[in-house]
Amino acid sequence: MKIASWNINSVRFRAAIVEQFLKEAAPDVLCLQETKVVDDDFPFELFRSLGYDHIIIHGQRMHHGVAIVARVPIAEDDRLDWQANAEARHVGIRLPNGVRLENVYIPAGGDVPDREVNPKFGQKLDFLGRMIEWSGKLDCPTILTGDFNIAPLESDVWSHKQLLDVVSHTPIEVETLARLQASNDWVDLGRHFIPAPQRLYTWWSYRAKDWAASDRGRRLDHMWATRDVADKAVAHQVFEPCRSWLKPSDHIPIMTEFDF
Amino acid sequence: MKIASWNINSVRFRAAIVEQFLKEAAPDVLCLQETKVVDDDFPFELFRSLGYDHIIIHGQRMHHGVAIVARVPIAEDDRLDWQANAEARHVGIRLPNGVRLENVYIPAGGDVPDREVNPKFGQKLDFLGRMIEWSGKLDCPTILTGDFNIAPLESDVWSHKQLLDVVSHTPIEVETLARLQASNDWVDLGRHFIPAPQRLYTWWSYRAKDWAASDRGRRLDHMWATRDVADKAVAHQVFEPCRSWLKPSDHIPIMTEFDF
DNA sequence: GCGAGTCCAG
DNA sequence: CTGGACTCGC
Repeated sequence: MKIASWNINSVRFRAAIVEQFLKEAAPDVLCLQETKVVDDDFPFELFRSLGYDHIIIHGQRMHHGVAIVARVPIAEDDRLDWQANAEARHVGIRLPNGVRLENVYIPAGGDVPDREVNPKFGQKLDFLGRMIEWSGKLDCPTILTGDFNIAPLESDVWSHKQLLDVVSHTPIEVETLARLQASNDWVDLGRHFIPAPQRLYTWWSYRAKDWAASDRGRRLDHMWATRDVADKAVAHQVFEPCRSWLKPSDHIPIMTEFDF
Repeated sequence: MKIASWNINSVRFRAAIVEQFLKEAAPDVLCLQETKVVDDDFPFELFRSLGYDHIIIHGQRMHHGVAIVARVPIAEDDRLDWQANAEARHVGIRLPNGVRLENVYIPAGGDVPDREVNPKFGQKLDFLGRMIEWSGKLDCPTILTGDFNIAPLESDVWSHKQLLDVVSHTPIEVETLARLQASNDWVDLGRHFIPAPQRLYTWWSYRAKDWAASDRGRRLDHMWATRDVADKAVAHQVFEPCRSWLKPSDHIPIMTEFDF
């Protein structure tokens, strides 16, 4: 079974590249973040016409929004609102074999890495805190994936030094993410298959004139698994060419293949 | 010589259909209204690449804006601001044979046809008043064309009765336009070639589900000429198919062929 | 409805 | 730089 994750930055605006990705990579399950669409307007037909008949969505009006589409039966498990602020940042399902799949869109955290002057940064750290509590109590085989908006390792960013004070790579975020990882002994599948210090990015800003030439990337998207599930992982890849497709998302998809 | 006029509703957004029209109709001169672009951002290359090397523009930041593009040499004559409000609603040139060509975009006039409650309606009537003064003093062969935003005749609208109180077909506008026409004995070339009561429209609202099926059109675009020039007119046509092209303007082009 | 502006978030 | 919401004018 192949499980993918992609911050799509508006699922309606990305019909063409989603279709191309599903045809080329053929994941069994795709977790989407930043769908930016209310449930009523979700492009169900797009996915059904490609064989992804099982669709679990958690959308909202303008920002955020997550979804899971699958060509295998999936059962909705929960849609958590850890901060009780009605932001659609999580949806969880159960795969046919009983493994849980948790799709999450962690807040970006604004510009200034200071919770005093920038409440969004505080919200991000608080969100991680709530996730840590939740994660510590999980007690079954689980995959946790999505846009975490944190690039923890030096080789997860184009310049460790220049990004130390940039939200997504600050020490406090990296520490907090480490606590989340430790809370359930999560295996970072990206780095399991492509170990540091190899370059591994999943996001490049729209603002760069030529994203590939400057290559100022960051690894913001992740797929983690509990040890029992990680033992079944046989391959992991990131789809860098998607960043060059017409009307691209600023994120690329990631995908892990499991032997189940 | 073939002279056309078209309210293009954003010249930048219409590159494809402008190109198609210029190739199919091959006017020598095209007057544009509602270019919606400042002079610096005008798409010069689009027109030059199609052989329209002579470009006279009078643009502004957001609304309005007029332009004349030609494949024959044209000399800028004037850019009038009758109401001294810096709205770009006129540009005049001189054709190679000395005939003047005046391209005008008369204000739409807002929703309510009452100068007390709707200042825009007053502005429209005032604009016409200034044009009447100007027109009366013209003393050489002239073509006056553009989006007049008035459909004067019963057969210029889909329903005379239903539009009597709708801005563009109210008696006060029709009278005022008649005074403009009388001010220099202008010949209405559209009706010269396609006499009333034949149906003749140049505009259909975007709001109709199926513009062609409901056919609630109005003749808002006109080409007038002084009698000496009108005597040289050999054909006039409106290009209704353009309203069905991809990403259409709500107006269609009109074109008169002259024997000079 | 449709374009262009503005603002916000990324 | 990008997408979506909003406001405005036609």
